Amino acid sequence: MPQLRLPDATTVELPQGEPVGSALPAGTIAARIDGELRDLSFVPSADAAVEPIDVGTDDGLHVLRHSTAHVLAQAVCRLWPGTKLGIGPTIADGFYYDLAIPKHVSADDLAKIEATMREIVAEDQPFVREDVERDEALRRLIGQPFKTEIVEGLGTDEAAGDVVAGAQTASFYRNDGWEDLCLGPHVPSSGRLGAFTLTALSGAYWRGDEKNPQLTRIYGTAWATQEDLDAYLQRREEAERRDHRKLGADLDLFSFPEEIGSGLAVFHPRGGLVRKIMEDYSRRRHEEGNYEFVNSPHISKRNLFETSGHLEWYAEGMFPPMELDGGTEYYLKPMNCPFHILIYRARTRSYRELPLRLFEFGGVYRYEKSGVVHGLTRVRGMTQDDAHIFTTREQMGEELQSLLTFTLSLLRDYGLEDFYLELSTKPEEKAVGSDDDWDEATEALRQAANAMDLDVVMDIGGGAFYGPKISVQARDAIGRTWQMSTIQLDFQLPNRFDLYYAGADSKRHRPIMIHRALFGSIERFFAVLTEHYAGAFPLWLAPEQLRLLPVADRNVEAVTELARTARAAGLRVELDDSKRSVGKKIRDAQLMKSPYSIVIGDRDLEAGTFTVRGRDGVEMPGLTFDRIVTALVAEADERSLAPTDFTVV
RNA sequence: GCCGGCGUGGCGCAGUCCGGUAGCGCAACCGACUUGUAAUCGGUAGGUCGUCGGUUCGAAUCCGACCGCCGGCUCCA
Repeated sequence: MPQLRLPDATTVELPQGEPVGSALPAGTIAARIDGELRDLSFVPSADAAVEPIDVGTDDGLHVLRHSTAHVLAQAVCRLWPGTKLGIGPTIADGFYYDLAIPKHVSADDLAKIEATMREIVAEDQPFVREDVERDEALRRLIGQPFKTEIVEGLGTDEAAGDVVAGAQTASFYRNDGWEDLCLGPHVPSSGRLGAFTLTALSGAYWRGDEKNPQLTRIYGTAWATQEDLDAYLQRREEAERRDHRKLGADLDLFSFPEEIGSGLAVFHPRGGLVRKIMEDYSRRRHEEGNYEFVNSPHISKRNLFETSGHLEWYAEGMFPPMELDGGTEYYLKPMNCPFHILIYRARTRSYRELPLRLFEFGGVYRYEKSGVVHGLTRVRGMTQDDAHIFTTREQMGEELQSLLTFTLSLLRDYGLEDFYLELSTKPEEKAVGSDDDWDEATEALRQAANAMDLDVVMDIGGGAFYGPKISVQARDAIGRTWQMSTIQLDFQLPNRFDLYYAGADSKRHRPIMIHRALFGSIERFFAVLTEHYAGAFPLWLAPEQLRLLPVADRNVEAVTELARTARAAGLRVELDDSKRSVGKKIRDAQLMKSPYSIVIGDRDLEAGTFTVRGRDGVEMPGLTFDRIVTALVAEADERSLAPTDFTVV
């Protein structure tokens, strides 16, 4: 069993395996001390319980990636002396380092940088840690403006990057004459990095502020073993294969004609059909949930958005106004809430009507900055499945809980199964309303969230200006998380619009408003489902459910009759009567991800039984057409996620 | 908006570095074949090379601006 000598000469036995710090050539090792991740060179006494970090754990990977980031920065400095260092933290699957490089670095340079990194790995340079006082740190950092700024923030709340708030000393890591301000910990030497590769290059503002200079950010990924790295790269390929923008074109679902403008989509017949099915089912569920259906226009006079506060807070996110002859300004609506509020206010409301739930597939327009539009997930024109619920304070808690239950039930019907909740609290600067209101609203949301038996994570300061919110996060088929529904509690807009209802005491009371969108936007939800299913929509959502492929021209008439039968049963059927080979027709059906296809020739028509081919390529012979139709109708009606198994039907 | 990359028929690409007036595959259309579970063969048509301007005898190619797309940053009511 390997042993480790601590600075005070105590000997610690190490566990089996190959932890990051299983050897200690130069006094630094990543270790967990009494549960906290630290450097062994700082162990104050032998009393502390020491547990070396294993690269198989999150902490171990963190250490590994951070050390790889250091080697990256060292390599860039070696290639281009005069490089100024920013920060180099770890991220979900790897790391990055922000650098001001005295050369225009392009993607071609990544290979060169990586080669230099491998040189440094081969040199197996020990990482040596040193703690110094603030003045000494500043002296060492002459010529490094960004690191200097970090040290100047020592001991203040402004601490950033590699420095902990409140610290009075700075730590450096040195190897082979190159050193960097860094909190650590690190692997013992540069030869102990795992499998890594550089992945991307981009610009990033110093400290994330667009007023600051922009640095070059180099991204990489690092893993304990080559197998892990390969698996990660494969996951990335899989995500690329599922990209809804590619599938949208390949499957003829939607497009973004340049003539219309950035972030403005058109849905083609097949995409439009999927969308219609999504909407129809949502409508049905909302009807059952006692929502009232309303409609509102896409534009409004300026005054409405002044009252609502949107112009005050989000003018830069709205399309510029259209000015009419009389000087009146009209805006495209960025939200539906003010319209629903006016519907509420159209007459005096009684407590007997509450909760009043107003629902609309509302088209909204937001002027997203040019660099942020992205496929269907971030657009400038979208349709929200938006509802505003007006309740009394007393009803609020119960309504929130049943709303969350409704939300999760609906999302599950679309095939999403793995959720957690995020609770967003009052934003520090952009907020209206009293602290008491915020506290009460946040508490009501917290209670509803906690009743759901799901993980709840806090998002401090992430709420809207008028109230806190819960968002439902869903994990898709390959484990990525997407923000789906948002539920926002609002005490402010009822005040701004002077809403009230007549209570049982025949006095006026102020209602509470709940804003909620379950899909978020239909466009975005469409994108998420497309990626979740990799374009292979379950039968109930598929634009085409069954494709019939006649073998020869003389079969077309009989197959047309079969198609009529299947359509009469409610199935969406395509008939490929093109004059192409059977192999080609099958290939086409497969590429369009048609759930089921049937090749139909003389043999089948004479026998009266058919072979169904699933989009997974599995064939199921000897079935009557009636049986196939009945099974598919059942699969679609159940919104089944699993394809029909004809052997057990 | 910022940094970097990119824009050639519906789609995927070559040609751009070293200016000399566009080429391939798939798709489409026409014809032959009448086909049995992932691509039959032959032919035809389709592009003012994102847009505008500049340099030049001559621009897809060089320069500038704008539009759009991609990867990030910032933002996301």
